[in-house]
Amino acid sequence: MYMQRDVFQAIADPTRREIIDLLAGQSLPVKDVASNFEMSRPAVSKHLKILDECGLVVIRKKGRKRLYRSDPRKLQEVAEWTARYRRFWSQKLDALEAALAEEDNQNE
Amino acid sequence: MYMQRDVFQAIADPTRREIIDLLAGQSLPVKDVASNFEMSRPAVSKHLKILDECGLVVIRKKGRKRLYRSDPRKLQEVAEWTARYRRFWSQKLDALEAALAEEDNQNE
DNA sequence: TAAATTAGTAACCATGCGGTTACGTAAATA
DNA sequence: TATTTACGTAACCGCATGGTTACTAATTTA
Repeated sequence: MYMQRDVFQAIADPTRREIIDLLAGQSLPVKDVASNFEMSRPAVSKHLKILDECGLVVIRKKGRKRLYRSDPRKLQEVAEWTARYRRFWSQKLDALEAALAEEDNQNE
Repeated sequence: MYMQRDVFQAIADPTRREIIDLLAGQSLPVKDVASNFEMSRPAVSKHLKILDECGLVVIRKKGRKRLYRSDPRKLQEVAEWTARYRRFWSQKLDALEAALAEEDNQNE
């Protein structure tokens, strides 16, 4: 894992999105996170490391345990990017098709 | 490119996000899309293919040109997922830190 | 009709990704 | 103190990813 990650890449993996969902509202040690998935604990550990590098989780040491919890604030970047296109699904009139029809009329 | 793609994966690549931005509000042939990036036309063609497979662009044939345009409606899925965490950045009181402090008080 | 333009795709390549097992270490427990 | 538990990480592996160049086909233009 050498690449510089951003939040968009972090949430591209469905397992990591599930982890974020799982750890929203509760702190869990790695072992308990891993028990929710059909993969080895080290695999989950790697996903948690990526989420940590992106600032999407917070960690608190508790004895030999590491308590992970979601910190979804960085998701704001994603939310803001998608929000720019909100009108495309929130408008009653289908904006895209209307625009395309307009282009066709202009024989673009 | 054999994998089944979802929207989250499609927007993980920064070039593809730029293409979506570029093609929002205007239709462009592949050549003109490619001229906006420092990579070959076939590379851009591949990105466009992925975006098409995810339904994030629409294509209209116009002679030997293919006019691409963004269809951002599928981004709603992403917007809805992030919206579940909106309170983490929209609240004045930092919800996460408050929750963590509460946990610590309980000596969890 | 011949040449140029536009675009898709095949073949290839280096690197990244997501998983595994094996191992080391720190902390808790018997 | 010896053992067990929790965790991180190194090493490895197969496949995906994202780029390239070379080629082909379709359409437009000279």
